[in-house]
Order: sequence, then structure tokens, then C-alpha cells
Amino acid sequence: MSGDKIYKPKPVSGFPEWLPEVRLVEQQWLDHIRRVFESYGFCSIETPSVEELDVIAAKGEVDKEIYVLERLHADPADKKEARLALHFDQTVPLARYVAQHFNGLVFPFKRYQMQRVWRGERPQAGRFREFTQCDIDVINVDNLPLHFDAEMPAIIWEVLSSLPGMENEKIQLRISNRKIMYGYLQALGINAPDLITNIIRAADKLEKIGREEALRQIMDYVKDAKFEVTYHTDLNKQIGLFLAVASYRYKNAMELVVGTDEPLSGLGTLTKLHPELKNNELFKQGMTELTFVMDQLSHLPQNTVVADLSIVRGLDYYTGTVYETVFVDDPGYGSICSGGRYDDLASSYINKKLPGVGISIGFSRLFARLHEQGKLPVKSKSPADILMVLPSEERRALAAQTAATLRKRGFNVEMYHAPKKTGDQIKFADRKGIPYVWFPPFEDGKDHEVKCMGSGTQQKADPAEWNLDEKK
RNA sequence: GCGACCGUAGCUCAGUGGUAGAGCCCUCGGUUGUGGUCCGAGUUGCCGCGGGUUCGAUCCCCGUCGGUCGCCCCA
Repeated sequence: MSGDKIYKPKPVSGFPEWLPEVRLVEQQWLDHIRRVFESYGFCSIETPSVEELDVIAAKGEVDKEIYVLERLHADPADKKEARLALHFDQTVPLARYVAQHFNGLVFPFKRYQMQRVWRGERPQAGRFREFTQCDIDVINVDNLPLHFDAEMPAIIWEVLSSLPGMENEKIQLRISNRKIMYGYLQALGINAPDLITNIIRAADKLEKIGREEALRQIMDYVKDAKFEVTYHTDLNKQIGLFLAVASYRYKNAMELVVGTDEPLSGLGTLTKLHPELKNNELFKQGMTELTFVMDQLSHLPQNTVVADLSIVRGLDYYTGTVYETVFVDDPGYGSICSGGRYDDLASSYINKKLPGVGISIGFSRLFARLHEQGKLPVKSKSPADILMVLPSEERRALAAQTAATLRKRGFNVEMYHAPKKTGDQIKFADRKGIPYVWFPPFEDGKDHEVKCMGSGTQQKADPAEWNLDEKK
């Protein structure tokens, strides 16, 4: 061993890992999230880390960020093996899962899924290449009631606002409906997919780059591109109007429709200036759906859920409601929870119409931020409640027996490993953050004692009856 | 994938053209069965890697790899 060159360990960027004390909080978070999801009746599923590349690629896009799996000795000419890829999200695997197990599921199918996903991106603050997402989705056959679109953010609000350490974080769920923007563009006669994509991208960046810059980027694109149709000359005015309306965050359905004190706000402004929107089905649907969802969420605290028409989301499969969630004081950190409604995600895998709506907590992004800012309630380096002191080798059996008694009563008990000085054993408990140290009798006929590390007090105790009681 | 900046102890960082330091952490000690504080002592580095300039490079130059940030995209 010695003399050999050692491989100096270093972290792989974008693949986070934690020390035990942080991992303990992470587990606490995951448990908490799971409990809330289950309290709404969502059941758990887990899908493999890999899918066939064709399954993942069925929805197009994202191609270059997908990690492909291959054996070191794989023969590139061998076409017999299906190409496998690490899943990029949990929505596509869900679609495959539902299609595959269609006959074994009860609909509406409500499931949660908390797994790692992989994306070959450039790591940055809050952006990882391997990270955990906590998804909930509801999928139904043919038709999915709109109530579910409102239930998603309500559940998420309940989860996020009650995570240990999140109590004082100001977060905001922003909701929109893609049909509104699509309908508007449709009414304007904008059909070119490239242009639509471009407008969506600019709108999505509205908060970061501002209205003028967003409009400039769109018009630059229009100027450069050679469209077969000629768009009207006041295109910039029309798009500018939409960007204006999309620049506000509407606290409730009423504001969304009639507008705020600001000029050029509210959907009413759009319909007033564009009477033809009244005949656009898509626009009307979007408007109805979004106002309905906002109405359903009116019981949540002010400003925690807002309508924001600039939210459109990158993923192509969303067709209606879309969600995004940010830290109010640092929206640039990125969304910590996003999702939306999709009409028929599974159509590539089954000849049925399976609409769904879902939302995903960017667990790693959220957790990493709280960790970075020292806001996690990090306490113990050990799950043990009690450290069992080992008085001497002769008394090891007694200590073990005492530990067993306490474990049977539900406590986590770690045995100290050697009959060292009690000072060393207590110090060990202190360093690991174990709250109680148990002293079995050092001599026959003496009592058991427990020391509380927090207060420093030590008392006689009976392993068959002792309780954490008021402490904790 | 593109651009900018940066690589010195486990961590946070000083430093100089003559082969390196601080703080934290860690280990040991300050006597008998009791931690935290305090005091004392100690360990730790191919100064990312390869090449070049130079009598001599951790320092200057080139390359490379890695990291951070921005763009793209997104949880």
C-alpha cells in the first residue's frame, strides 16, 4: 500500500454529495415530502434509472443533454442491443409506465416519484448533472378535470412552506396557461413555429432582460428570418402589448382579467384592443382555465400564488396550465418547482388519450440553496438518540443488553466500541451530536444513569422505563 | 456546445524568479469515572498536469485537464 501513488479524491462537478449530518436533514426532507404526497392519496412508483433511448427521444428535443449508457467494450457495430439512456426527467418514464401497465392501473392514476435524474448540462449554482426530483402527477383516460390543475400548486405550497428550514423563505408559485399566448399569436396570424418558439423564449426571459430587450430580440428575429407570409407592420406593437400584459403578476383571477392599477395590464386590455380574440377558442379556453385555477387557489396567502403570463416553460409537451416557483428575493436562482398539464404525453406508446397534469420539486436545487446559506437545521451527525457507554470488557454484555432493551422500546442506540475513559466516550457523543449518554452500572448493585448532553445533567434511570419526555 | 476568469494543506485563503505559510479542522497531552472553553505540542502539500524560457519556475509563456461564472437550456 504505502509508496503507491494515491488517486487524490475530488468531487465530480454537478454530482452533489453530503456529509452525514446534512444527509440526515435531506432524509428528513424526503420523508416529509413523501408524507404530504401520501396524505393526498398519491401512491409511489419507482422506474428504472434507464429507459431505451427511443422512449426518451420520442418526445424530441433535449437530445444533446441525455446521458447514454454503454459498456466499455461495447461494439459500436452491434445493433442487437437497444441503446439505453439515463432518464432526463420523470414525466416521460411515467408516460411509458402508464402505457405499459395500463390494464393494471386505476384511473385517475395519482402517483408520486422521488428519484434522481440526469442532464448533461454545464453545472452552475443550483444546476446539477445528477439531481433528485420529487414529482406528482395525475393521469386520466380521455379527460382530466381542471380541479387537478389547482390541486397541484396547493399541495406544493403545503410541502414547501413546511419543510424544516423553509419556514422563513419567501417563495412564489407563478402560474400561466400556454393557450393564452398561443391563442393570441394565432389571432395575430402568427403560425411559423420558429417565430412562435422565438417569442416564447423571449417572453420566458422577460423578468431577466426586460420588456424592451425582449421585444427587440423578437423583432430582430423577424427582420432576419424570411417568412413566406408577411406579418403586419404593427407586429411590434401587438407583441409589445402582449409583453406588457405579461409583465405583471396578478394576485387573483379578478386582477388577471380586469388588470391592476398599471396601464396595459390584464387580459381585458388584450381583448379590448383585439376584438377578434373573442372568437379565438384557444385564447378563450386559456383564459377560462387560468382564471378558474386562480379562483381555486384564492385561499392561499397573498402573493404566494400569482398568475404570470410570461411563464411558458421550455418543455414542449405542456399544452395548458404551466407552473414555476421562485425565491421572491432571488428569482434568478431558477425555478425550484415546475410543471404543467399535457394533453396526451403517452400517445407515442399507446393508442389512448391520456391527459395529465403534474409538478416537480427540484429537490436538489432547493436543498442545495438552503445548505449553502446555512439555513438547514443541521444538528446531529448520527441518527442515534443514545450512546451506550462501555465501562469495561467484562461489562460489554451488560451494555449490549441495555442497548437492546432501549432499542426494543424504539430508541436508536449506538454502542461505544472500546472501554476507553468516559471522557473520551462522552466526547465522542458530543462530536457526533448524540443527545444522551447512557452509563450502565460500573459495579454490581449500582444504578444505570443517563447524561443529557444539552444540559449536562445526569440522573439515575431504568432502561425499561426511561423516556426522552420533555426534552426534544 | 460557446465565452470570461481561476487552479497553493481536508476547508477558507496569504505569499515570493532562489523548491512555502496563516486560520479552521484533525491527532496527542494538561493524572484517578464525565464533553464543550482554555493552554501546550504535532501531522498534512509532486504550489492541478505536461512542455518551454531561465543558472534556477509555485511565480513568466504555451498547451492540457479541472473548477467557477455567464450564454444556451432548465429542477
